[in-house]
Parts: sequence; C-alpha cells; structure tokens
Amino acid sequence: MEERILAAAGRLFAQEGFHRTGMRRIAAEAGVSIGALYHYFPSKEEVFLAALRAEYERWLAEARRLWAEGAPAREVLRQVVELHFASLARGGERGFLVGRAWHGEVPGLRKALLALRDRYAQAVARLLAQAMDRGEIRRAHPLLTAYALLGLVESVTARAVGGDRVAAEVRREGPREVAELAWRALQPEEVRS
Amino acid sequence: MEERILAAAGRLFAQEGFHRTGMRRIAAEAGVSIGALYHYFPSKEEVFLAALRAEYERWLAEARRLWAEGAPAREVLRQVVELHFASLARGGERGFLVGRAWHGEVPGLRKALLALRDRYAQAVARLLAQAMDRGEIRRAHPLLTAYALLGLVESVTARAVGGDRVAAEVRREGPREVAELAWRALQPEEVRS
Amino acid sequence: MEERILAAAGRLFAQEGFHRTGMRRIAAEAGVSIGALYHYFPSKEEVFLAALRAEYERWLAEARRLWAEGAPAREVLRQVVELHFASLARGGERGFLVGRAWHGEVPGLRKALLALRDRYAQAVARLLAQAMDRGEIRRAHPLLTAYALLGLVESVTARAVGGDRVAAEVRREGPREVAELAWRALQPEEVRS
Amino acid sequence: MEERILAAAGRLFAQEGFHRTGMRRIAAEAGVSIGALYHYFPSKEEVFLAALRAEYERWLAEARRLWAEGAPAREVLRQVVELHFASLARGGERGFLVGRAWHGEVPGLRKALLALRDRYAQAVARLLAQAMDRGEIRRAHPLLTAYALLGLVESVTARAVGGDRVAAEVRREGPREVAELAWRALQPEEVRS
DNA sequence: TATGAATGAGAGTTCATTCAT
DNA sequence: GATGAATGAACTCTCATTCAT
Repeated sequence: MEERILAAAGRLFAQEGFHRTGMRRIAAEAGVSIGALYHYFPSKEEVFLAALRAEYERWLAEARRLWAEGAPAREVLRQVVELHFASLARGGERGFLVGRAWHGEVPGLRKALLALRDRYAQAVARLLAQAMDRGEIRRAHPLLTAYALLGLVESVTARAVGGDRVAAEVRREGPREVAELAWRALQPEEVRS
Repeated sequence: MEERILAAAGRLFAQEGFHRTGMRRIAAEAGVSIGALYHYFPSKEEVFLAALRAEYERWLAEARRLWAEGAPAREVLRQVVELHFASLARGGERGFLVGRAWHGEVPGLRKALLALRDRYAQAVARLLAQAMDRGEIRRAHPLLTAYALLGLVESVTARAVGGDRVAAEVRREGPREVAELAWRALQPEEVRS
Repeated sequence: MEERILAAAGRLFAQEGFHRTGMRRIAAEAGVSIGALYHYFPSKEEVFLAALRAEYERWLAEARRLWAEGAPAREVLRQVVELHFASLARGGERGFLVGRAWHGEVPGLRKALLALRDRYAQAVARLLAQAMDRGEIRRAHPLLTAYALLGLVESVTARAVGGDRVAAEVRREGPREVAELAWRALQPEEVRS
Repeated sequence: MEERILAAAGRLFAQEGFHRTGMRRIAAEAGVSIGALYHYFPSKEEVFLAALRAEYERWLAEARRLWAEGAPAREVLRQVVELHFASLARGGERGFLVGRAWHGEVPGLRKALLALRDRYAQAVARLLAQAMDRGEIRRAHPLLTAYALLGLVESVTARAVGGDRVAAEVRREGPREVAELAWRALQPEEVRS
C-alpha cells in the first residue's frame, strides 16, 4: 500500500508540483482513503520526502550498476544522460521530481531536501573521485563537479518536455550533445577524442 | 512604486517560492497597499512574470556589456559565472528566482515562462554562435549549449546558499571550478590551456 | 446538516439577496463551519440553486395536494394565494427567494434559474390545462397564464412585507383581492359569480 | 453630463444588476472619469436611485399621455402592455430596471425603493380609481390591483427575454394574452366581451 | 472642476489535517 | 486498521470610495 501511495505521489508531484498536488488527489490516485494515507505518512511533506528518496534511490542504483559493470567513465556518462532523456519518454515527466526538490519549493523541508540532494551528489562525487583516481577524468572538486553535472543534464532535459518544435529537436540532439559537453568538461588534459 | 513592488516580489518569490508568497506579504514588504499592488499588476502571475523579466533583463544586459567590450569568450564566461555568485552575496537569494521559474511551479504560466527562458537562452545562444564563428569555442548546438550552461551554473549557485560548511566551500571554490568546467566543455579542439 | 444549511441559506437569500449574503454568514447561521458548507455544496451558486429548488418543491407539492383532493379550480386558486401570504407569516420573508431568482440577479445561473422557473411554471400550466379541459376555466395559453399568475401573486405578496401601514393593509386585503383578480382573469365566458 | 451618466447606469443596472455593475464600468460607458461620476452623485446607491426615478418618470408619462387622450381603459391597458413588450425589443432589457428594484436587491435602499415603487403604483392606482369611477372597470382595491397588474406584466415580459423557442413564443403571443388576462381581471360585472 | 492612483475590508474558495465512528 | 465528514486559517482578487494634484 505504501508503494501504491508513493507511486501515485511521485507521479503527481513530478507532473503538478508540490503545491498543486493535494492529499485528496494523491489518495484518489493511489486508490486509498485519506485516512489510510495519513495512517502511513504523518504529513504531506513526509509523503514528498519519501517519494523523493525513492526516486534518488532508483537513479543511484542505475548509475552504480553501470559503474560496477566496469564501463569507462565516458560510457557511464553517456548512458546516464540517455537514462535521463529516456525517463521523459517513459514515465512522462518523472525525471522532474528531483528538479523540483532542490529548488526548495517545499516549505519546511529545505534542510531535509538539501541533505537528500547532498547525499545524491556525494554519491555521484564518489564515482567521480574513483574515476579521477584511475585517471579517466581530470582532477577537480568532486562535489562541485557533481552538482554541475546534475544541473547541466536537468536543464536540458527540462527543455525537452513539450510538443513544440524546439522540444522535439532537444529530444533528438540532446543526448549526444549533452554527453559530449559533459565529457569534454571532465576529460583528462592530454587526451583528445 | 512599480519598482518597489518588483523588488519586494523578486526577493520574496526567490526566497519562498511562488505559492508560499502571498500578495499581502508582497504588498507589506513593498510598503504599498494590496489595492495599489493590484492597481499596477492584474494578477499574482503577472507580478511573478514581471519580476522574472526584470531579472532576465539585468543578466542579459550584463552579459552583453561584457561581450561588447570585446573580452575573449573565456573571460566573458568567467565573469558571468562570477556575476551569478556575486548576486547571491548582494540581493540575498536573488539567483533562485530564475531557477524556480523554469520548473513550472507556476500553474498557468508554463508557456509564458518557457518563452521567457527561451528568449534568454537564445540570447546566450547568439553570443555562443558568434564565439563559434570566431573560432573562440568549438562548434556545437548553440541553444542546447546555452541551456546546458545555464543549468550548470544555476545548480552550483543554488548549493552555495546557506550557512553550512559545504555552502561556504562552494562559494569559495565555485566561481573558479564552474568557469573551468564551462570553459573546458566549450574550448576548441586543438588548443589546450 | 444539509437541511440546516438550506434552511439558513433560504432565509438569508430571501431576506438579503444573493450578493449581500456571504458564505460565512450562511455557515454561522446554520451553525456549521465554512468547511462543512463547502463539503456539502461545491459553490455558493449551488447553495442558492438547491435552496430555490427546495422552495419550488414545497410549493408545487402543496398545489398538487390541493388539486388531487378534487377541489374546484377557484378553490385551489384561493388556497394557493393564501399559502403565499401565509408563508410570509411563517418563514419570515421566505416568499422572496423565488422572486429574486427569476430576476437574474445571480451571474452564471440565468440558464439554470430559467429552467427551474420554467419547470415550476409548466407544472402550474399543466394544472391549468386540466382545468381548461374540464371547462372550469376559460381556454388560454397555459404557460403564459401560469407566468402571469405567478407574477401577479408575487408582486402583491412582496408589498405585504414590512411594518408600515400599507403592508398591513395588503396583508389583510391581499388574499381575497388577489384570489378574486386571478379568478376573474381565468373564469369561463358564460358564468358570472 | 448627468444625463449621459444616467443613461449608461440605467442600461448597465438593467442588464447586469446592481452588484454586477461597477462604478468604473458606469464611468467608462458614460465616457466620464470616476472623479466626475462622484462629483455628480455621492454614491452608487444614489446613481441607482436616480436612474430608477428617470425610468419611472418615462413610464408614467406614457401612461398618463394615453389616458389623457381619452382612450377607453381597455385600450390603455392594451397599449401599456404592448409598451412593455416593445421596450424589450428596443433598449434591450430596459424594462427590467424596475423589476430589479422592487425585489430589494439594493442594500440600504429598501425604504427609498419601496417608496419609489409605491409612488408609481399609486399613480397607476389613481388611473384605476378614475376608471372605476367612470364605471369602465369594476370596483376593487386600487393599490392592490396596481401591484397585481405590474407583477402580472413583468413576470411575462421577463420570460420573453432570450433566444429560446419559448421566449419567442411569449414575445409573439404575450401582448395579446396578457392584455386579455388583465382586462378580464378588471372588467365590470355585467359586460362580457 | 476634474482626475485616477491608492485604499482596505470583505468576498468566495481551497486544502492539510483531525477525530469520532 | 480504516474511513471521510468536519474544521478554519489563509489564499487571490474585487470594488466603492477617498484625496492629493
């Protein structure tokens, strides 16, 4: 039941935003009563936080899996970027939940959200640090670089939503261009692709 | 009076977000009555849009000024990044306003906001295209690259807000690291700094 | 609880009119919270419509009961007129609600109100048509006649409200005079009372 | 200038009702500034009252003119009824201003409005009393009869507004049927038409 | 005289949350 | 555990009226 709630909440928060999404709507969409909703989560903010945590977990798992398979950094980068764009095609606007979160749209949650995003960025930073150690990418501030990468990818994917001509073009050219930009920002000094 | 309203609205929207900011609060903070507020702007959404437009205008003016002075692309990049970080020190959390906008937090404004951000991104894209023509940066999709740069910078500056240790570190290291990342993502093939 | 709301709303709308009656006042008068009010009715207009429907229903039931008892047309007329005047003594200024409705005081409700009044007038028209068939009243356009009768009665009862000398006189003489006027307007050619 | 204001106000009040008509709208429609509007009338209620007075005056003048021409009561009745219906075709919904007034839609004006309507009804009653004296119509309570006639006519003309089939039928059949009903309600005992 | 910028009380409505059942 | 009726603070927006110019 928690899962159904989180699935519905995640979808709604991502599509409509925190304030536009009502508890009644979440309950209805999840097929539970409001009472049940409040039985599982003490407040709307906790629902949001839980949905967000679930999304982070999914992404991180994906990135770690790729990394563990031993793919080179550039390949991991390319695949993660593609993952972001693909998530637009699949679950609609799923990828946005995270985007909403770190802009502090949610009132009393700034600290909790910052911490959550930090955890995610730090996980990315650890992957980057490993890649630096192996000499696959150039040395730089790992956490800063992680934040930069997240913003870079999210900004472009955000523009890829919609039915207009530009959005379609971004969907077509985005994955390659973004992966290229990210790779060039990171690649070691001496090598040229 | 319009200016005082936009100043107050810009600050509040940036700090609190669209939904957490009430018209009463804007009026009080600007030192005007609600009536006066509605005398100048027909709705809350228009206030938001106007505040956002003003901010974009400020940024764009700054970037154009730098560019017109004939500075090399890398230098413009460095200075614009610094501008973003500096705007955190000045106007408080000013930089957030733009970030909030393009996440579609505001109900009936998606189209207007997208258009506004597009206008800004296209202005950036034109600067990039000029730099490409001069051979100062490598050839790439100008609009996509513009969006990527905006996201990259905004994501990091967003983390630079706050009193915690990491934020302080980001404020210290951010300008240099971000400028470096952006430059590397853009620099021409043959040259290495 | 719905009944208490409708009772309070009917009274207030009748006394004060649609625009002068606030939802807060209705809630207070009915002894419920605003929330409860909106729990039962989606909008102020729906409250008004429901109160009006209830009033129509009461009147129609009364008229049908009299008719079903087999009373002659003139007697039904007399009793219905008396019913209108009596409703002033009981429910206060109840009779006004209907009067307010068909003057289109309520913004988006013209069509709904017209339909409601039409339903009532048509019910009256059906009774009139039956009486015509039996030769109890003269042949005429039933619906037009129904509207005429409603207006005739309502106009006089409206003047019967208040503490002034004329109102008192209208309350005293009204029932008889109105019934007489209505009857004469309707009675068959050949007969004279 | 007062006349232009009253013309605009009369039209708007009649079409939209008292509360839906704003002072700004009246000013705009009359082609004067709000300041000027308040220069000529101390409040919205006074504007309404003045517009209403003007309308009453117009009607009464018409009825008196007919009467003075020495037409028989039945003919006066017929022509006044037609006047009401015709006023729908001309000035739009002009005829309604009076209808709105006597339903006490206007807050602090009940007494003033009642008095105004009474003045009108009494003028009608005087005409009726004269006709009774001449034996043209049967003896009855003149004021009550006046109110009854007004209501009868107004109720039917109110239904004649609109584009639906019934409204068209009412416009076509109404004048004759209403005049017939009114005449029968009033005609002397011994005569049959 | 004439203007319209400015006022602010009050309107209808929403929605996270509670609690008796 | 589960329900959903009930709550009420807070929201955006309207508009009759005032008053400095």
